[in-house]
Amino acid sequence: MGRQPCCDKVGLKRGPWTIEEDHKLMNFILNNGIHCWRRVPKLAGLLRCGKSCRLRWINYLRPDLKRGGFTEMEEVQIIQLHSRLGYRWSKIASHFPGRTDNEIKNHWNTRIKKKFKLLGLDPVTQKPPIEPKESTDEGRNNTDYPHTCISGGCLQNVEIKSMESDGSREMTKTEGEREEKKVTWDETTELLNNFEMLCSPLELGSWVSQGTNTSTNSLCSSSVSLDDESSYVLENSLEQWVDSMNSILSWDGFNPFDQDIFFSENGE
DNA sequence: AAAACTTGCAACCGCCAGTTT
DNA sequence: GAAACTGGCGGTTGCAAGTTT
Repeated sequence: MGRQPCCDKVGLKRGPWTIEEDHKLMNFILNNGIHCWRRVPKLAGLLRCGKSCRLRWINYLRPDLKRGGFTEMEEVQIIQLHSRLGYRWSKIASHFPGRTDNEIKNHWNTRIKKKFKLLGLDPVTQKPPIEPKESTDEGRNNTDYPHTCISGGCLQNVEIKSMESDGSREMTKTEGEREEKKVTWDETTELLNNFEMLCSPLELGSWVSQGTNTSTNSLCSSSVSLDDESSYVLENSLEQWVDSMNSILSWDGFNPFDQDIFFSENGE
């Protein structure tokens, strides 16, 4: 009945991947492609579970990964998409060729969220956190953040439960409910305008430093379409990958990828 | 120079929807 | 139709590297 389990976790290796493991996994996938993750570790000679192999491939080894930090434009797009899609990182990542959902999620949690916090904004609602009436100390209400009183009611109709509520799973469920309440394009653009206005005077590094002509105009032009750079990355991803991997994975005894092998056998 | 603290990211965990038997 | 499995997703964690004290 049913199928065999993905893996019994007995005797499987965990933790950071070694160069040798990367080597094995890449060689296997390059030569055989991906048909069934459950069988990959066994066939590739790895003491990992299929899930782990899949994750390693998707987040680190796959050819079309775009390495390096996020550009300002990408960051603005992430915020914009997050306001529309919520915490559906894979959906957000699908708008960024070469970026993984994990990468975007990490970037959100470590950078963007922090920036919102610095501005005294709730990362989820992008509005000042609503505090109980009793807590008059600091006087944190909307009037203290004139720029964030988004006129026209941006996010006004969006009932979003506070991120601070403990129980991440509960939060996940509210995401599903939230997704029906979409923020309109104009609202999002307005939100970004306000956000930039807040960022500029605070001199938060180079973030959103391109001025108002950056986000508003370019973002309105199309719905998060690929910019020239992204298209270029997509087209040349394989070549770039080969180059980048050559430099990254330069361990002894490992022959850098033969491009012919990859392009011919992987069918990409 | 060393300890304490912070940050960033890779990897794991558990859940879920869809698929297979 | 039910049970079991797979692949994928999002949240969380552990740890190395960097920074501050």
